[in-house]
Amino acid sequence: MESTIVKGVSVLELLVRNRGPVRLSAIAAELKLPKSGVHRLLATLIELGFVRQDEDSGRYSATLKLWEWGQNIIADHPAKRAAAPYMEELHRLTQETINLLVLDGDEVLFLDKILAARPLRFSTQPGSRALAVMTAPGKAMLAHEPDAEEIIERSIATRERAKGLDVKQVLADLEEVRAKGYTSANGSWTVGICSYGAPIMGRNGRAAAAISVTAPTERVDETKDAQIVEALLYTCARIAETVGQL
Amino acid sequence: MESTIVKGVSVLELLVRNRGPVRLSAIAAELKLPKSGVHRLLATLIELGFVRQDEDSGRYSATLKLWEWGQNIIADHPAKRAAAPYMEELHRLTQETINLLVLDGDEVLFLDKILAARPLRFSTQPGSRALAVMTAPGKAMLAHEPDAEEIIERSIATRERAKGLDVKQVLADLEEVRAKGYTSANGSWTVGICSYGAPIMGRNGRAAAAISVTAPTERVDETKDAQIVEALLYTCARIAETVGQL
DNA sequence: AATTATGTTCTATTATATGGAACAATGCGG
DNA sequence: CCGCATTGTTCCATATAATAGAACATAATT
Repeated sequence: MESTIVKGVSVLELLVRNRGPVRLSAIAAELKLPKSGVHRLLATLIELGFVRQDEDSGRYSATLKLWEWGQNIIADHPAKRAAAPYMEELHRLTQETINLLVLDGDEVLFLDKILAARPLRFSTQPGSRALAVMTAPGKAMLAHEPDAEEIIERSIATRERAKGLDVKQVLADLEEVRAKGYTSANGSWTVGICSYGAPIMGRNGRAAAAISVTAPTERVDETKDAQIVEALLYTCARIAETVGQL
Repeated sequence: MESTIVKGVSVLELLVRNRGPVRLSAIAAELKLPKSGVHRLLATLIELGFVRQDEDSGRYSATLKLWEWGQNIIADHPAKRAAAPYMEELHRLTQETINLLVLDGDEVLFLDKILAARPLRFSTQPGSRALAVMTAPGKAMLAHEPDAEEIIERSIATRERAKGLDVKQVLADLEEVRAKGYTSANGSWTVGICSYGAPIMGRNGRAAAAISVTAPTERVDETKDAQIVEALLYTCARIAETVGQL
């Protein structure tokens, strides 16, 4: 294991997590590394362009270079490329907030979103994560994972936010996904918010990604509910065709 | 200089630049490093979560972790945070494509965009770069840089794309920015595209960022031209107030 | 079946990262 | 105004950790 790289990455991670510039001593203290070592690591990170040192205060912060690299990675992402145009269409049909997510272990990662004209109060940012079992789109993807049950049990056992969940209920939701192609949650994730999730199926029989539609509960009556479900399922099917062709 | 970190980063960079998975031998060949070393580097990058190895083909590719970190960095960016709501307003007023950019050396970096309903054919992606002297918003920022002339001359001398430019003409554009607060270009960057750029001034008398409005030439008559200029200048002034308060 | 290219593991050698201490520069408090 | 403390930076001998070559194994190609 290359320990130098691990240390360099941990310094960078600290700078990324912290909002605003950080002092060298603070970094050394937090990482329990000698000041001289941290200084050397920062010097190479500066030379590589990932870190900048404020001239006046001497404090260090991350540059936008990492963000640039990240944009390259996401631009190539097959699910995102395939989904973008159809997400627009789904947004026009429903006039609500649309999210694109992928499954990563027991979490969902938000890749992209289109905000409703009147946006939700707490909108999740692209790049953020949530527990898969707590979200409709997360369950939509888990429904096609072989080791879903294991993931559910581990989440409930180890994650504070999932403490109150019932394994049987979650498994029933997965069954709903397999039967009807989607699942919905009303207020269980955030109060007053109703959310729908459906998987974008890949060639291997597992979900390549998922789409969610979220709307304020009071804006959703029976007609709108049926409308959203139809549009969502149609959209996911279309995207799945496109993904398959890549 | 920590050579191990440099090598690790260069491996990661190769994976980020390359679209799709890469073979270990290809990496070793391109970077002129021994296979065993590259293998070790990749092993630690995998352990850190930045790289994944395809089970079937054995090839390596970058994960989304770098993108997640980048999202954290950009989310904190003061200019982007301050500009976002006003960019929406500017988009509503003009109905055209809006871009947010910052200056980095002799280049502009695209931070954010709002696409027009009928988008331009070649729209620049957030995270991409262009030569500052070739763009209206780039010149808008250079107009308030102390070493602008030096940057202009170097760009024209060393960059292929800037070969045909005339130093005097560019300096005149900068003067226009300082006098009128904006500059515009009709077809010089991309044929058939008309673009306007204005700086968002920071407290130190230099530009913290710039906003551009781009539209198809045939959609812009004299009335629309005046409309865009007024809305753009108003927007940049409002954003500058907000940035100053951070 | 033979051949080429692949990814992976091992090991001795050396170069390279290490961390303490000494230094300088800035800020803080009496 | 002058210590006192904390900051960032430089230096250097030591030992650790990265190095590169070779040997190996596995898969693809002829």
